[in-house]
Amino acid sequence: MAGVNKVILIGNLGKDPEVRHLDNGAAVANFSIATTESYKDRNSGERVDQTEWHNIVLWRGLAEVAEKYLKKGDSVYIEGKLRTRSWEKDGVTRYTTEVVGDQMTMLGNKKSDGGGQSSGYEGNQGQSQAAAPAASQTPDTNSEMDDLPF
Amino acid sequence: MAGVNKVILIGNLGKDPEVRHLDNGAAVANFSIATTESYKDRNSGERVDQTEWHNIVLWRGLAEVAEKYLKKGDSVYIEGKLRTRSWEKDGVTRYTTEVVGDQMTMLGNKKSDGGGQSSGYEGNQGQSQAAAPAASQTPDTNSEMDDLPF
Amino acid sequence: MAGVNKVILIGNLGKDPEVRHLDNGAAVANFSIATTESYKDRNSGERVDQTEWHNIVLWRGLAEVAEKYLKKGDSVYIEGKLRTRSWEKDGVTRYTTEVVGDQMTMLGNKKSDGGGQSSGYEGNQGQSQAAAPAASQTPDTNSEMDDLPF
Amino acid sequence: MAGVNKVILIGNLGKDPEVRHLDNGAAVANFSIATTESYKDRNSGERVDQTEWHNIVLWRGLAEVAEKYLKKGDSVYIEGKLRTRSWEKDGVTRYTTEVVGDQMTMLGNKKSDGGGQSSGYEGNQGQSQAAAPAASQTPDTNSEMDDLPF
DNA sequence: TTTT
DNA sequence: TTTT
Repeated sequence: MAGVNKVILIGNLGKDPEVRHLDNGAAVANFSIATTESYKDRNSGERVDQTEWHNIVLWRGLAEVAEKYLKKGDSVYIEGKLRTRSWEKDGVTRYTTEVVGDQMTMLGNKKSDGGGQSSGYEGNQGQSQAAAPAASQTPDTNSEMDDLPF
Repeated sequence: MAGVNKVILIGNLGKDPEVRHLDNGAAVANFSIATTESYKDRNSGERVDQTEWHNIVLWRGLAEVAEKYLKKGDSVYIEGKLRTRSWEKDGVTRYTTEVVGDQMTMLGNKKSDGGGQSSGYEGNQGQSQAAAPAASQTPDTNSEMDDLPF
Repeated sequence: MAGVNKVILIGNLGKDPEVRHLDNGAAVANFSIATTESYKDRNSGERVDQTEWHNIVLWRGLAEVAEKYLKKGDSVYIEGKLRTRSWEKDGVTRYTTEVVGDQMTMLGNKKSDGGGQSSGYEGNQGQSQAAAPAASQTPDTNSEMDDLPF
Repeated sequence: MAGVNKVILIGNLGKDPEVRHLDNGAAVANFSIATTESYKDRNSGERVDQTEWHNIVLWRGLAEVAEKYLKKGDSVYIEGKLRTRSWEKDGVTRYTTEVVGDQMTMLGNKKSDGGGQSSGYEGNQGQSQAAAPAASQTPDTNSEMDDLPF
């Protein structure tokens, strides 16, 4: 069935990434980023900031890059897809929607002396290999993912 | 401040849209669309379809277009932003992530004799007005949204 | 370093794709698609259609899919990147900007009895393999591209 | 008919923007941004950077923001659409493809003390008004565009 | 929980 | 013409 499921975000990390390493060696990073939208309230005329939080999941190479280079407050570009998971708690089914990233570009942080893209990293774009081997999520580096649930 | 929150989906409606009309006249449409991703399982080598469901919210003109023209099974392009709402039920806080659409293009349905883009509709693109007045979500048609929560 | 170069198009083919097969076996497809934007002229109040043509280039598996399944008039979703080539003609340097596609989803044609996504094909999305082997542009199927200029 | 024409770029300005002010008061900014893709050459195994240049056009409020805040070397997020113009020179028809931006987010520059999003600006997102009046390109602020060719 |  |  023809389908497109794409998310593009630029936001700031609320905390440092949490990275787990699975038994098979695969790394998984979880963190949240905030995107803020500014608009003028139609009644008061005052400026309002509305912040949205997004749960990001990165696998393997991208998770390792996040572990090494991303920290609280950093600005990052994430491209990926939406995935909603369900889980039970106290007999109640709950749902969590996450963005599973397949591209990432670091956009710098406010404390660095150089700022901007000085700490830039970019995941695989299109059909090319990223320079950092660990950063690729293309199939040929994913032999370890066989027993992952997706 | 710097933030981007963008979602791009092409999928099929699971049911007809549910459209409510608020007291102030604004229409709100809710429906889900499925995006299906096909991949070959790395162990079995078999083809697997993974379907993801997305909750779509449309306001005003786009909601009215959805009410008139979209129905179960139709294929549609939706562009919008992620928004996570929280709500209480049985003393438990739950979260729902939705895609608030600001662009829509109908891509046809499999039963029409014409199919494809014959029933095409397109929301406002860039700075232009859509031909159908009801389909615009640009600010100048939104004076009725003053008391909406966003 | 930090860079993003992404194009997302939904449009109709102006002609059947032209597909060449290089000596090394790689296929290359070229075709144009039209995207039409409707807006109301601010002076006359009349509806105006503005059509934009985009030069699409597909390589290898996607080119073969295009050769087999795409034809004049078909609607297609293309995701890719911008690339501007320069070439000489009569001593004048000319430039052509193309969209090099890495994802494609067929959206049907208006003449098919089924229309819509019945003829759907989807390139590789994220880290998964497309079902049709020929349709993948992931690195592990690209050993033949070694002597291509990108 | 149904069409989508969307470009998303993150890159660095090659020079300061050139901004013209039309007789009717509308501002137009032109500048180029570079996006660089890194990949490992399949033969030599060496890392290669491929840079692509994109011609950006901004109108009205976004042009004024560019004039005030963007300069050579800055990193910027641009969202817009592709437009190809033709023009005559020495009896030869030439074509130029540009990205007409409708969203912009400044991502900082390497020399700022704060870097990152300190100089952040964001155009209108979705249906909200940007806080800076000059930054909006929504129709209700575009009465001056009546005699522009698009 | 971030950022401006 | 930028950036890392």
